[in-house]
Amino acid sequence: MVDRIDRQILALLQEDAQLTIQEIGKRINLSKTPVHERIKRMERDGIIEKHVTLLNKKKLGNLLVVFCQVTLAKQTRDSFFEFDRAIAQLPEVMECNRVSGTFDYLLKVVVRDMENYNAFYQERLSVLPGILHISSFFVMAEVKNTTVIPVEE
Amino acid sequence: MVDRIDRQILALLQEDAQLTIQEIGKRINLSKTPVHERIKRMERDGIIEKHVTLLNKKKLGNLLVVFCQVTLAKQTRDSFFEFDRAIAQLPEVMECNRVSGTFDYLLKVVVRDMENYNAFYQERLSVLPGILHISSFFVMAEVKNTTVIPVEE
DNA sequence: GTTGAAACCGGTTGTCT
DNA sequence: AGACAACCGGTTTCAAC
Repeated sequence: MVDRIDRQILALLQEDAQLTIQEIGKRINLSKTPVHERIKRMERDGIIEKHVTLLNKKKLGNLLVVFCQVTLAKQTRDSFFEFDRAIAQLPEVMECNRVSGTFDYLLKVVVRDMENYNAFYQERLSVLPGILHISSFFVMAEVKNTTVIPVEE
Repeated sequence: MVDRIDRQILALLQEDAQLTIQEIGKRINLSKTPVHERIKRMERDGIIEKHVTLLNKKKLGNLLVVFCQVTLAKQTRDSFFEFDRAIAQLPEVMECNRVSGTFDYLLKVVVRDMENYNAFYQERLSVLPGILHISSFFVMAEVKNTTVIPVEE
């Protein structure tokens, strides 16, 4: 589905989506045409999902990041479905994963400050249907945070 | 530092970095010039960090995502510093946050499959200096995963 | 902040190997 | 599948309002 050259292109684009096609070609020793074709093909196939702008949290006023472990009262299909649907609507929730282990969901939440977190917690999160328990872990330092999925060996 | 119009631009660019300046202008009722100026200013100020390409994990062969809770043997400044430096080198680690609570770090790890995770766990993670304990939680379903930081109220 | 114009550069397409 | 050339669209810069 993706060969070695595709992976090289993906590695570059994941770091910087603004690289020009010629620049990419220069780095992997290829002319514009095949680079262009490969990118278009991977966009059509959905391997390349989209191009986004990343912002600096610190410059936006040192936002508060919180991880929440959520346990539902019932581990049924409908219960999960309800929660999934509700959580997708909350802009403060940047990530939500259903996990194996001692709780059901792990959420990554971003808010402006503790006051906003309290409001989010009380008024938007804990009121969701089927929740039994929530544990919050506050991020003190962001050591690493990349969008780069390793594609090369 | 950023006004209402800046926030509108950031909201759009976070969703799609390929929007043309005129298209952005049309959506927020502004001409090319000021939109261009504001974006350039926010890039200079570092509010806009970079533009990246996001890939589809499923299309890359259904990668395995694992969250790891890591506890260090000693909670000293040097111990943290050593670990921070080491973890930044591992491409499998997409996120690493130092958190408050019953463990020190929460990691988000991406690997191809369980075999690769085992190798990563044994040969690359558990050998890091100062580690006392690691707990792994496997992601069964990615409910939500966005890079969009909420900037509008 | 708006409008309009001009230069430049990269994406895009077609053709050839 | 890759190289080359020509076209077109958007960015970028400028001037004037």
